[in-house]
Amino acid sequence: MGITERREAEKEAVRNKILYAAGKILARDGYESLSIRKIANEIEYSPGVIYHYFKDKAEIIATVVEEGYGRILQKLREIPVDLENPDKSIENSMKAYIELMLETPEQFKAVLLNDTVGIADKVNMLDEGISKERKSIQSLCRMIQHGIEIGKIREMDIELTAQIIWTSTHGLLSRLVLEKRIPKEQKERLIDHHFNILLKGLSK
Amino acid sequence: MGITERREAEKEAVRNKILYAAGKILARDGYESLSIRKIANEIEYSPGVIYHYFKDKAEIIATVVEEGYGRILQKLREIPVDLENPDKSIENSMKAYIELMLETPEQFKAVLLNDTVGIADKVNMLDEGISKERKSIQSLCRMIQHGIEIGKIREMDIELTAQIIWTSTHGLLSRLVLEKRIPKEQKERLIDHHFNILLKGLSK
DNA sequence: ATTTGTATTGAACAGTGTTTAGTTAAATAA
DNA sequence: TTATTTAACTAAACACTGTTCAATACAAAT
Repeated sequence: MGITERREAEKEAVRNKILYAAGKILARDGYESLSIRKIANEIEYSPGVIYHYFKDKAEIIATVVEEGYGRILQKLREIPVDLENPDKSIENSMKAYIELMLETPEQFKAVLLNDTVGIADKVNMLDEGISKERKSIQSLCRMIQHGIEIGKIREMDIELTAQIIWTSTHGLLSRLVLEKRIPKEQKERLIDHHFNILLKGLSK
Repeated sequence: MGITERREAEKEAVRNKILYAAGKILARDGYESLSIRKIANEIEYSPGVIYHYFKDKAEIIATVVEEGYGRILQKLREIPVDLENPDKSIENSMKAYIELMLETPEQFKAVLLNDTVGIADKVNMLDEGISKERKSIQSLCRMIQHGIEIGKIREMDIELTAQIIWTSTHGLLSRLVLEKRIPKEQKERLIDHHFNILLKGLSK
């Protein structure tokens, strides 16, 4: 069974080459100028071959973004949770999320632009029964829960609250990513004020 | 001078036909499938003629969205302001904004998707010295200011606060527009909880 | 050595935004 | 009135795009 194994590894290798090239182009040239022919050129294959590995362009983007986004959410989960100050933990997590997303803005744009069909379907849907984003939301939920228990956060629907933290922070992030030429100082002021209002909104 | 006047009116008419067709296609077929040739076909002209009236496709989209967005912001400004309850006024305004945007989701997508270069440049930049969005932000600013004066809103940077209200609500809106198949009931719960947290965050 | 199966190619199809040479018609000047 | 200028418009072309598909090359199995 060594032969089919190797062949499968070769196939996997080409698949990864495609994904790597796509990610490279995405970061280098931007979302708008990512094309099948550019990927084919980059990996030195003919354009047609890509369709033996992926259904269509959307699937490639979805996979690339899923992986990159997955890594971000993974890092997010590695941030230590301060049980004494769940409010500060929420702020730290979401600030880290913002910073990680700002490191790969083209990826964030791809998340935003892709109709949420290809991507959010992949990101939100089950991965080992539960998606990575859901895991992050759940992590947020635990912080909120704990905050309520120790009386630092007022009683409210936990899941709903986590979603509002998520969406409102995404709104801020959109502005930071899409709107060019905001001075760095102003960006920081926006981020700080966002959490100022948000945490006050959660507090008792 | 009746001749040049008429010719200018004719030119304006064709220009408006292009914009009308673009808006129609945008609403009917969606942002992704809006093309120059489709516009040309709709108005029964050759594709090339469009470039006598607009620099490029982005300018058409920017103009269409600018007008539609302008109408929304206009309606927003017509909403009466309750001086007794500036917090309720903020909520009402932003809720109306959400509802108006959900009426023309493809337009909102175009705002989101267009890199903010073509559009936010147009929307944010001066229109009679000050942009429509800035006017809406200013209207928000006045509510916040009044809220602070009568002691219903805690003291904080007014402009910054208005921007956070705007961005966080935009984040919620993105989710409502892009994410399909959210039950109407869940949408309302999200909206209510968003303003629940936001207004608490503003309060003293 | 021949068959089988699959990875790969390159051309083709239908579409995109944009440019441009050439036509047409109308407004102005002689 | 005739000639000239100006502007609108067309059709074709260019350089792309995603996607499909018949033909091919090539490694593995018989």
